[in-house]
Amino acid sequence: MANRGRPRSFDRDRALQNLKEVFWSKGYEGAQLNDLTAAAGITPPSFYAAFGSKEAAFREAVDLYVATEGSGALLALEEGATAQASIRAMLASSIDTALGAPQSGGCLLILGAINCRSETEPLRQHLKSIRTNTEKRINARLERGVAEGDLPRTIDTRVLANFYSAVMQGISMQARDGATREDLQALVTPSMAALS
Amino acid sequence: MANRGRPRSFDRDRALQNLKEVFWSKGYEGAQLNDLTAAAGITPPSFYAAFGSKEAAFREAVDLYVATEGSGALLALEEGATAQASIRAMLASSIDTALGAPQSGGCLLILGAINCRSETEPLRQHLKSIRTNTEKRINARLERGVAEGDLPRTIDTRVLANFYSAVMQGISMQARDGATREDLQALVTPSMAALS
DNA sequence: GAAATTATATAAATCGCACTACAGAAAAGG
DNA sequence: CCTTTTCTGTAGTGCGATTTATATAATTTC
Repeated sequence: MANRGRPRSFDRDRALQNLKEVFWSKGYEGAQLNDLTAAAGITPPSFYAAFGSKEAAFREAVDLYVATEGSGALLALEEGATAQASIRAMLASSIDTALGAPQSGGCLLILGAINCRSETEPLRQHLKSIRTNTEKRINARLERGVAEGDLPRTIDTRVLANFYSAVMQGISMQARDGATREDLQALVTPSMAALS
Repeated sequence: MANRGRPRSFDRDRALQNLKEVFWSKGYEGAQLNDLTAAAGITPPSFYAAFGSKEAAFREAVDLYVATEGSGALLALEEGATAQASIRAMLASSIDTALGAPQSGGCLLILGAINCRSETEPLRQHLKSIRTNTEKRINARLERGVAEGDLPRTIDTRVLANFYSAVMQGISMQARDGATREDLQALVTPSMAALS
């Protein structure tokens, strides 16, 4: 019952990678089916047979992004010896990701759906929940830093997690506006002042 | 030769204000003509007779925004006694504006056109040039602060102007995600750490 | 008052875009 | 081989959104 019927003539995984790149550089609504099918090298019927709909394809692309590019910043968070080092590494990773975008820079999870039509609102909420989760991870790392003595007990970890979340959003916006690596890296030092 | 023909049955200035609010809360592409004509209380032909096209209406709405809501942050920049006070006032004003958005929060100049179709790219560039100008104003204020002894000569005003620009973009993104006034105001203190 | 000019309303044209019949092709199962 | 199943390519369909004919109404100018 497994391999019945005509086999698919393209590599679905590679096609999904290409879809992810298009969504990443243009956002959900900015990516039109022409762009998607052209990037994947397939025709519309093949697209729909393989991915169901534009929205379903976007969700899959987001999952893939979270598992690849998106994981860098979170991994960096866990690796630093101190909370400060972890946050710094997270920002560095975030900059790498933002500059690694195919054409226009920035993070798919931040820029993928911002000013969308009402019918796209569920996708926006989905991305928002992922961002909220990231913020919780930052908060947890800061709390650990307090527990381990890296940071004073007087700080408000919630606020600072929110702050670094905002900084990463700012980084994405600037990357989308064409900022260079030097431009973005220069933002790290002033951002870290909040933890000193 | 002035007032020939049937007079307009609505107040163009007030209609433009309403258009501005729709563009502000939904962005250029998120705002559809239905929303615009409904908000202005006019029919499509009247809209086109008065404003020319959706794009032209957006540009006028942006001009109006720059002259009203958008001017607050820049005015605040000039009023502080020290550079630090000016930046703090700018952020406070920016938060006020972001929360003053009709429905979903944030700044029209930051959120109005981000992930747009290629045909909307000129509008995105237009907003970007306004943002660049804001950044120059911030830089000028910081340079003045250095000249007046508020800030040490060792700082890089360009980088810090870029940083506060990114912070304001982050504030807009968080406002769009539903942040409260307390949430946004809490971001000011960590942001100001870069100038201490 | 008649002519010229400009706005309004209804209604539709135009057009881009997500999505899909339909017929043909390539495999597995019998 | 014949049937069944699933994919592919061409060529559209349908829908929504921006934009415009066309006729009519309200003013100014002569």
